[in-house]
Amino acid sequence: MHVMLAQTVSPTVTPKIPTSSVAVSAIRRVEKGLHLYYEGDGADFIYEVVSGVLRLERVLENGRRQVVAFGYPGDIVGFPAGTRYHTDCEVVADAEVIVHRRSMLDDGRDDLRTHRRLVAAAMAEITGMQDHFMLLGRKCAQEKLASFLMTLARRATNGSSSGIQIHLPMSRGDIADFLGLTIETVSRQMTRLRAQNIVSLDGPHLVTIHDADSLARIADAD
Amino acid sequence: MHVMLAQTVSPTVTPKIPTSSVAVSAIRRVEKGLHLYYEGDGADFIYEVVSGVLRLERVLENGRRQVVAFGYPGDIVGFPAGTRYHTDCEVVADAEVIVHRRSMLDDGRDDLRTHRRLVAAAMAEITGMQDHFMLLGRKCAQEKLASFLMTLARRATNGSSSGIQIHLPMSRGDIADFLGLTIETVSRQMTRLRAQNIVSLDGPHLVTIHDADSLARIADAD
DNA sequence: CGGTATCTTGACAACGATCAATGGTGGTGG
DNA sequence: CCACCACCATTGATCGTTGTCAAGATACCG
Repeated sequence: MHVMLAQTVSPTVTPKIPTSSVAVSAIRRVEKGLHLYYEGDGADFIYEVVSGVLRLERVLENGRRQVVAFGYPGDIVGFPAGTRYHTDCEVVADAEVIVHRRSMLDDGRDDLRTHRRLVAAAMAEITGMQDHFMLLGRKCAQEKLASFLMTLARRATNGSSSGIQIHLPMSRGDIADFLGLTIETVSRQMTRLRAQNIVSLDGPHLVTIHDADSLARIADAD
Repeated sequence: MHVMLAQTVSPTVTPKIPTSSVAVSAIRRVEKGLHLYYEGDGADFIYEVVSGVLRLERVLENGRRQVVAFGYPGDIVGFPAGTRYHTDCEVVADAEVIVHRRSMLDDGRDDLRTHRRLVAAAMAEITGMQDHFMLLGRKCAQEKLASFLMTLARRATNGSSSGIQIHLPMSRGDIADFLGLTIETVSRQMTRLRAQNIVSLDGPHLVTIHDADSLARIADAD
């Protein structure tokens, strides 16, 4: 079924690298285009993003695709459905990930701190997904794109500020399939934000936010 | 902010009731219209649905609402965002819930079995939400309603079968806000399914599925 | 039995999808 | 180093599904 399965990483090849406070299972560099896992694979590992960007997606037989999430530094991906993964996971921008064993989720016997961090990450994941429901079900195209950009902007800078640049390593198609839109609509809405002088583009993958207040106002749809 | 906060249940009033294998914190009967909690409340408890139906929702200031999930028997609701709830939770059909302390999520010290069940439920929740993303972002109105009915039908009967009746305790508005549609569109699609002799209605809240195969085919959109 | 909520149905408008063409960018080989 | 090519993004024109507004029918509750 998954033709490229052979390319899936074997996380154990990298030796264990202990860090400051937590006993880390392993760290692994993965490059753009590689799949960390496919839907249906045995979910032996949970990945903590250190750098780079991942893309989690589900694909229907008829080709329709939904990007479930982008994995940015600090995010944890690979939460299992039973013993299997329930999405595909592809590297969108060269990344480093910490590889945890799935059994870390069962209990804190080996490493209570990590166990709790994973459980907390799962709670945060649920919270974030609930917000994304609102976006998918109840926001119009312009609000969707504005929300997306604001979310990325807030992750990049702790204090919200205009004038910041954000890099979009993913394609327009990825963004469209994340927001429940088409490529064309994403492109048009981006053009519209540009026409309003809220953002400017330096190539399709580099966005400068000039008016974060307006962007936030559009995103939250007052 | 939450005017009706006084109506929120205090789960501790019911004495502890131990069951077969698990040390249960408490069981509580709650009736239709009651709110188990509101967004922003301190998330001291996690609820396991035994009977009845709950509704989890988020509301935007401008009144737009997204129903995040319906809680059916076996479901676990109230996963916290930090120390607070991130949705409102209202009882849609008189229910019994088992009340677990939130600290059950932290580790398995007191009750490993329950801790693991809660973590497993969180994983199942994430999986289910990923499926719902596909519905919200990539399915048309007819597919959305068919998916919704099929999901309920599958929960009601283990073996998929035509001819089963399903009770919809929630309003059309609840369904609409769950599927990212309007009341009118839900109603029209229901009428369409009726016209195709796939379902029949006996009042707005009682649906009989006559042709589960067709319904499933529409839902999965081949 | 009556009143009110909710649900259904209808007419119309609008937003986003689709189809199609153009423009831009990055990579490769001459 | 430049030219070509393939892929991706943008723009334009049109269509269709769903939302909106409005009226009528049905169900629910006192």
